[in-house]
Amino acid sequence: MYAKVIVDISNNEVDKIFDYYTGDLSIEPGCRVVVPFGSRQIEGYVMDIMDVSDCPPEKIKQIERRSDDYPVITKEMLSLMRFMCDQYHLRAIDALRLFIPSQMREGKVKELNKKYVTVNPDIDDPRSLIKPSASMQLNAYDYVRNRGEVSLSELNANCSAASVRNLIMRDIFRVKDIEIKRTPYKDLVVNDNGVKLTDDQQAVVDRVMSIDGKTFLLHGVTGSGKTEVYMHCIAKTLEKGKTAIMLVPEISLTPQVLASFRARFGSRVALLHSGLSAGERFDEWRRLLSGEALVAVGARSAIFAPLKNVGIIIIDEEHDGSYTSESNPRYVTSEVAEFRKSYNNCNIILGSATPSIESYYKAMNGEYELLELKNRINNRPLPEISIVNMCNEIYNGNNGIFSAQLENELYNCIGSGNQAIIFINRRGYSSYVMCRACGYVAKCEQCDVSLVYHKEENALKCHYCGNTYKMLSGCPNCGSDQIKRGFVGTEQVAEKLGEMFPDETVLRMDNDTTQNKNAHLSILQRFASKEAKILVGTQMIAKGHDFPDVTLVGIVDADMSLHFADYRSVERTFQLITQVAGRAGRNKKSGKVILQTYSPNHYVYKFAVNGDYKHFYEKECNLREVTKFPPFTKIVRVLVSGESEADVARILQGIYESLKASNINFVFLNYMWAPVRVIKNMRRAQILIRMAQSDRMTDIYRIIDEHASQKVKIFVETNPNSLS
DNA sequence: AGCACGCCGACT
DNA sequence: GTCGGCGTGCTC
Repeated sequence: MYAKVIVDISNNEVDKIFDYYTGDLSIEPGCRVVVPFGSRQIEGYVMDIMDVSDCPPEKIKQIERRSDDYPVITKEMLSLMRFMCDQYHLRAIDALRLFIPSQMREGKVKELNKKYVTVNPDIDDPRSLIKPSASMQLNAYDYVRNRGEVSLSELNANCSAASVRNLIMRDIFRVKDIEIKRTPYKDLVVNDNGVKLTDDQQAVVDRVMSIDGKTFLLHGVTGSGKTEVYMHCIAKTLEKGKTAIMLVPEISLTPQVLASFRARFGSRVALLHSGLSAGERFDEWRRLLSGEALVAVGARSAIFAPLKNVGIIIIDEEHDGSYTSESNPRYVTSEVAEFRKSYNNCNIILGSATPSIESYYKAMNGEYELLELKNRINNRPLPEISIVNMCNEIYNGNNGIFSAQLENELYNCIGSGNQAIIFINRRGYSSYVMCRACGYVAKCEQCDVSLVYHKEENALKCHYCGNTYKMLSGCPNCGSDQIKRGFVGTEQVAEKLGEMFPDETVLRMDNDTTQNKNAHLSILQRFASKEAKILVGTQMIAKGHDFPDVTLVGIVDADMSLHFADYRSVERTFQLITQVAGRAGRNKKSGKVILQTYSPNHYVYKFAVNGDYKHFYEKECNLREVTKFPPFTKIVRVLVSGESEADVARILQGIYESLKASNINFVFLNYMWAPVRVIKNMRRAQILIRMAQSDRMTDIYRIIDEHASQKVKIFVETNPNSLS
């Protein structure tokens, strides 16, 4: 027999099937194996077992051994791999690597038969056998008795290992190997924590559970209780004997969210997030694969949870950009979900207060079914949003960061003991530094972008490659000391607030203050505990957090995301405003939102102020149709990068000519240098394409393969999130 | 990706 | 003489 193997090397040259003899090993598709490859031994994955091979027999070698005693890739995942290779032009191994924990490939984690400790049930009163003075032993005894069954490693980590050993020796504790077993689907007690659904919520749950194989778009205003709907749908799915996948944006994957799922579903939920240690992550993955855990909760990559018999896939905040991976391997989470939906005949819920235009369009077309939650829980009103025209402020002589109105409201809010959130979607102190005399702008040496001034470090930073430079004392070009700083960032806003409220702690949350592992959580906790009354941050603060005492939200520069050269910038602005505004007045206290803008008449603000998603959608959708943008077309970007400008230009031009000569029906086709022409010393050029939504990518991928070269890297992206 | 093989410069 | 530079080509 021949095993068809994909080797664990990420390179185009070896992105193909290699045949090996199985020998007398029992090998099945999905197994991880070790094979001789050239002069070395490497790992590979078995795609198939066949009794024929087109390879000359003298070349074929034999599989060395299996790496694990169970297949690591399920049948479903093998066919998902093929789908992703076609859809995203991925190498097979790059898709496969998404499906298993990375630590496993490094050979760090293997353990799967754990030793478990229980109290010996044959002893009547085991506690009396332990001397009252042996406090460590009593401690260990209680630990086990309260939990019933504890893994030996957990027990040793929490109690004195010597005492545990002693108790095992005296047969007060029993140790057994528990092979990971399928959890029976029966006798599932669903703990609903006494939460009663509103009629609206119940109607949504009933509709979802009444049918299979459908994608629902759940449009629910902020605070309408979407999470409770998800929980009930998952519980009902488990009752049917099926499994569930729940995705949330990376940024809202906080310990509180994870804890609420644990509290509701106990050990049947596996949590997949970046904070887990290698061993923990492997264990969670393994519990899903073995069928012991039935619910996977995690960020984007949890869509690859190795569950069988999936009954529901929930994508919360479906409009969130983090569901499309930006770096390779690129994939679109909702498309992977659609694949798993077809495979399992299950349902998908896409939930959002501000659905993406693309998704809502599908709902309008009947591709998705629209479900709505129009009211907030307890009918709390949405916060009142006031627009402040910053042009008037300048006209009135106020050149500061805050308008008079926002400044007043800040003093009111803090003075009355409440809390405020200030949103500014730009980190650092100021966005660029420029010489007033000669117009010199400080730029990164490796990337074609302006540097951002960071006051705390008194340095200039490149936000693309992370390089740091000394702050200018004068202009390196003309020597003038008239250095001007550009747009305001979080650092500067926090500094200003510190001056306004010298007795208050001002917290800042952005990429720079959340580098440490627990920084994220600790900032939120300090704010929740009211240690600080003011929180300044980027979009990081916009999601999901519930702070009952926040009565004021200030949006310093709402236009920031509006004027990007990107067809989605208006949509993104609407989403950000709605989300940030939703942070105010979560409790009994009413909330106020001050939105500062230089374009107060832009339609996005009118709709955002009224919380009028539907009319915003209609307006935006019409615009997209007229201007031929998604969802009416598909945008494809081919990015070529390499060290040599000449090579990049030559290859890009070649691809362009081939595309032009092909019979693909382009709405638009052009080539140009990328807006950021150099990143990390790599020259970058791109081809932009707009074509019919329904056209396949096959021809484009084929043309690109024909122009492949060692000298450059070529990326293809559909509907990219950013065009830098 | 790695690793072998192979064909030219400057060192014990 | 031979150690080692990295260009080219192959891996079932």
